[in-house]
Amino acid sequence: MGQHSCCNKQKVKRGLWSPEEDEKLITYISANGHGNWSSVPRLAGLQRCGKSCRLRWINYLRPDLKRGSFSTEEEAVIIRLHSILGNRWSRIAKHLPGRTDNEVKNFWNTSIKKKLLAHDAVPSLATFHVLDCYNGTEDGFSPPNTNPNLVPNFRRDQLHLPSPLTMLRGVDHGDLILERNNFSRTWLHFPPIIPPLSDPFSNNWSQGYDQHYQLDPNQHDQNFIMGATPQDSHGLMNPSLTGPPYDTNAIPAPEMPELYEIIIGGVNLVACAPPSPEAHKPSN
DNA sequence: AAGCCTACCAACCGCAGCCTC
DNA sequence: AGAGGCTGCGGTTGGTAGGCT
Repeated sequence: MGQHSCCNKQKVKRGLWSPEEDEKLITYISANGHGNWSSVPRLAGLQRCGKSCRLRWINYLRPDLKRGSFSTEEEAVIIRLHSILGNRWSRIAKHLPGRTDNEVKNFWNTSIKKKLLAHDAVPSLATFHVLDCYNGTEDGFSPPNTNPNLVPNFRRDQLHLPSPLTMLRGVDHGDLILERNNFSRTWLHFPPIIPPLSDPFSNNWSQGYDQHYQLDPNQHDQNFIMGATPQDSHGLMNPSLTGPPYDTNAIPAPEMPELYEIIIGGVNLVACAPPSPEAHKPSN
């Protein structure tokens, strides 16, 4: 709990900014640019620390900021990107012109998170694991298994956010599709069905499999072509595992609502009919 | 009407990475 | 090489407004 290095030498004001302070900062930066933030308050005639000036400018005064509530499209983008990037708010915000990381973070914490928790009844598919849907890019998208939210867990008292199924569909969209390896088909591998520890007899939990896809709970290794590399079903926690050759018995992934459709679109997951496997055969 | 509760969001804090010397 | 400063990031806090009892 100390002062910022840029604030050591001067007494600085804290708390909410007054309109006069805003005006001074806007005037100064408009005329000179921010340059070195630590010198901005002195040059702009403000009793603030540089860090505070920077934050105020970035989060509130910048002319290119889009104010107002988030649109449904923006919400969808946030949910999708969060499923891949985790709490990397600045990265997520870069995909939302006019929005700041702080804004995205606040929106997530106050709105989306609650909706996700409210949809906790959505079957947890967090026991799935995906490899090789990411190959490393300069934009720095992390492999899904680096997102703490994606770490497989079997406890329902933890927040399990987007299911990997919806995440996989996520990487098939928009800018993320560019991250895919051209010659590495991604596969989704269904591990043995294991009910959550705290609710081992829950019928709801298994609806995602049983009612939609009529999968046999006793049958392991039920694969869906989706874009992920196949993987040993016992290797859930081991990201270093390499998968066996492609499963020739794999069946196509059924159309599932994306997470954001479930959360913000009121899509009823249970109402999704299982598609015909014929309709999803790979085209090539 | 008053007090309490909750949601929202601006701002702060500490840390880590980068850059410069 | 490493020390110090700057910047950016993510987590957290605190003030305020609006709703509820």
